[in-house]
Amino acid sequence: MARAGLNRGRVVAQAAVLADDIGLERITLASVAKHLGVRLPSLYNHVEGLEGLRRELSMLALRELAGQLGAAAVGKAGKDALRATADAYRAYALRFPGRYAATVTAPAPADDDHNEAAAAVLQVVVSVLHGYGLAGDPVIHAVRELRASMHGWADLEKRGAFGMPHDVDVSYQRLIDHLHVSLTQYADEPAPQ
Amino acid sequence: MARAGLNRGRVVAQAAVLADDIGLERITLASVAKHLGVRLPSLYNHVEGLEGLRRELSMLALRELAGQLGAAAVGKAGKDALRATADAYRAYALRFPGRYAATVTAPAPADDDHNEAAAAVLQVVVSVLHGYGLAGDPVIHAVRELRASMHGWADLEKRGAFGMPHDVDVSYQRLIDHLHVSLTQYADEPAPQ
DNA sequence: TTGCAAAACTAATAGCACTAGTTTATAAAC
DNA sequence: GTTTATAAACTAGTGCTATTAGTTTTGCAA
Repeated sequence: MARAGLNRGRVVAQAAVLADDIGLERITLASVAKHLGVRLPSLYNHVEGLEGLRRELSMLALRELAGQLGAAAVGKAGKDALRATADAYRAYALRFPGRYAATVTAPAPADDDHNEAAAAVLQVVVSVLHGYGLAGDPVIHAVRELRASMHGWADLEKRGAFGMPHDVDVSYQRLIDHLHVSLTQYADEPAPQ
Repeated sequence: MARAGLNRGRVVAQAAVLADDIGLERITLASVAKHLGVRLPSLYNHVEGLEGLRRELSMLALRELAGQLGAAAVGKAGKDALRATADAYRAYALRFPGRYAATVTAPAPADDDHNEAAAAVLQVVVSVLHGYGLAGDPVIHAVRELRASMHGWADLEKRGAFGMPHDVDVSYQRLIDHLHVSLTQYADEPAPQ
């Protein structure tokens, strides 16, 4: 048989397309192989089984997401930066639902590459918070609040959990406005007992 | 063979225990049957395959969650009600991670029973918002903001996405405090253009 | 006591992940 | 140009899963 010219990147890229199409949890090695015109066991030359493919896909998506967020935030500060990154985050989740789902799986503690990819996303958010004058402990709390709000929104909207679709943009804008208010208050307010 | 005395409730209850134990996406009809001391095909007398079991599990969890939230909110109003329901929501997700995951799958539009179970949860949240004097359109936006924040937090914490565990309670308290501020502002503020 | 419906079963099919072992193509070394 | 080593593909086979079809058994009601 002629070689298919496969490599890890092509396998993961095909898996990403498929994940966005049919859902992250439904990708199988069999379907990826079929789309690549190759037999299933051939994939084991490039990824470490289904679990390895999922890990690779998670890293791909985290890097893509970090790139999108960084590009959106560059040259902006304060509320502008917040809105730009939040919009980019939501847009990525909606346009690439399978990849986005892959970004949420927590890396294994000892998996340096995976953790590095996750940290790249975090770094953009931290930069936005620095624009609010936040540093030290409040950054930790603020990051968690931001992540929770943005992820919760993205996950629910992606799943079609918001009944009427027409006002969703307005709702999201309000959420971001409220996050902006919260962030401006973080520096001043004392920690709750 | 003596009859196992199975019924839909026992099958779904076993699936719930298993989902909390090994994760919602990892439950199989085979493992449920094994724990019930029965052969796999016997389950088809009580649930409509794996998909049917997942649906039943989602309804069970939604009803449980609605009960927990309702019990937490009863007799309270305003910030007290918000904090009580938010704490109950978080506690349910952490104590029953598999069931909680099942609550998030959106019901099929034509699935009346499933939609009714989901509406019961929504109803508690709406009641809390009434305590803030919210009605009409702002309720829609506020519900979405609340759900996104609470679900995002629960989902991330459940996945172990928050690095250092010791300050998580404080972070959550701040998130709720900020939601309280947002909700009190909802009635006054005009919709963003 | 008899008969029926529900609840369990066995058997069989098809799809999946994964492993072992084999062939083949490519590219480097001679 | 030939040889050789390596990597990339393959076939074959195992064990798990969901699902369906058809069969036996049980318990209750007539």
